[in-house]
Amino acid sequence: MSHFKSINGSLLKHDFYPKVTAFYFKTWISFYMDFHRHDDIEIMYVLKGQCIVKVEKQSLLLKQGSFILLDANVPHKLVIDPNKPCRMLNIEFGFVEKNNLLPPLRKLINESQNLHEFLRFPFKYLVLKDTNEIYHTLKSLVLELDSKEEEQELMVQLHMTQLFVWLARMMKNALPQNEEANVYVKRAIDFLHQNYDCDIKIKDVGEAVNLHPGYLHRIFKKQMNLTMVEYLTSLRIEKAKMLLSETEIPIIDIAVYVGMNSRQYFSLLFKKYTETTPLQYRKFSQRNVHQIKE
DNA sequence: AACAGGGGCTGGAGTCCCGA
DNA sequence: TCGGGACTCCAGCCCCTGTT
Repeated sequence: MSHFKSINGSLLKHDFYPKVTAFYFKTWISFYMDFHRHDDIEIMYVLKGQCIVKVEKQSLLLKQGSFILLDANVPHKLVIDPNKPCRMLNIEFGFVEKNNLLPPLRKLINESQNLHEFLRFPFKYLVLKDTNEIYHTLKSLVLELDSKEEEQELMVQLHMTQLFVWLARMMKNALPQNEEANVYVKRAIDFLHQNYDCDIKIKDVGEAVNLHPGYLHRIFKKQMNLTMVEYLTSLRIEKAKMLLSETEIPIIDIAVYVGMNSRQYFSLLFKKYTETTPLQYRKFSQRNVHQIKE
């Protein structure tokens, strides 16, 4: 196995594939760690609590949902406040040169400008705040690494590829620390898109993004120029329009499909947003489809 | 249609933290 | 120490929704 001293070293010149060398969950309570370095690249992801990672002369505070990507051979140490335990997911990986199931990183960059820029970007460490994509990918990765399934190696390569794409996207969209509010708003939007069919309360969204609902409501409106309820309603109306034009589902059921339990209220809002009733919308859109087919 | 209760929205006050 | 930003909490008004 050949590890590289930096993530942006020779990856673009030869055929290399990521290989995970260590992965573990650990709750750090009270302990002492010296500065150290290793040949592997490391991701330290904070699941709960907080910690400080010292890199060179920098002290980097990592809170729940944030993580650090440390390049190989960068001296670092972990500092835990005795009163504030920290649960963390650690993954270490390097790169190997061998025939593999998937194209090498060098070829994948042809498909992604973000990935290309990420692998060329010179950094010793990156601190990023996750919007859940990284955690889901890391969790899938470690569960697969623990499995004994036949396709384990293929799945691990897929998850690692996915991880690199997410990291590349996040680095591109990396926000200054004082704009963390944007991350909360994005999480709230993700939550709305995943739960629009349920009876969502602002309180639920607040709990989902770990923020006081009143404050979340405020920053959401400030950034999006509309309230969470307005956003959710327009999302539901768009879904309803799609179901009306593309399916034969009864209108009363569509109201339930998009999370509105009241048919009357659904029709009222639909007319408010589209200036037509659900029935008229279905007739109009399906007539257009038939005309196109003829 | 009227009504009541629950939840959304908003302004303001207060706390905490950080940097100048 | 002070000011500003981030965040919480609360009160009051308004709208939505289910019931009668």
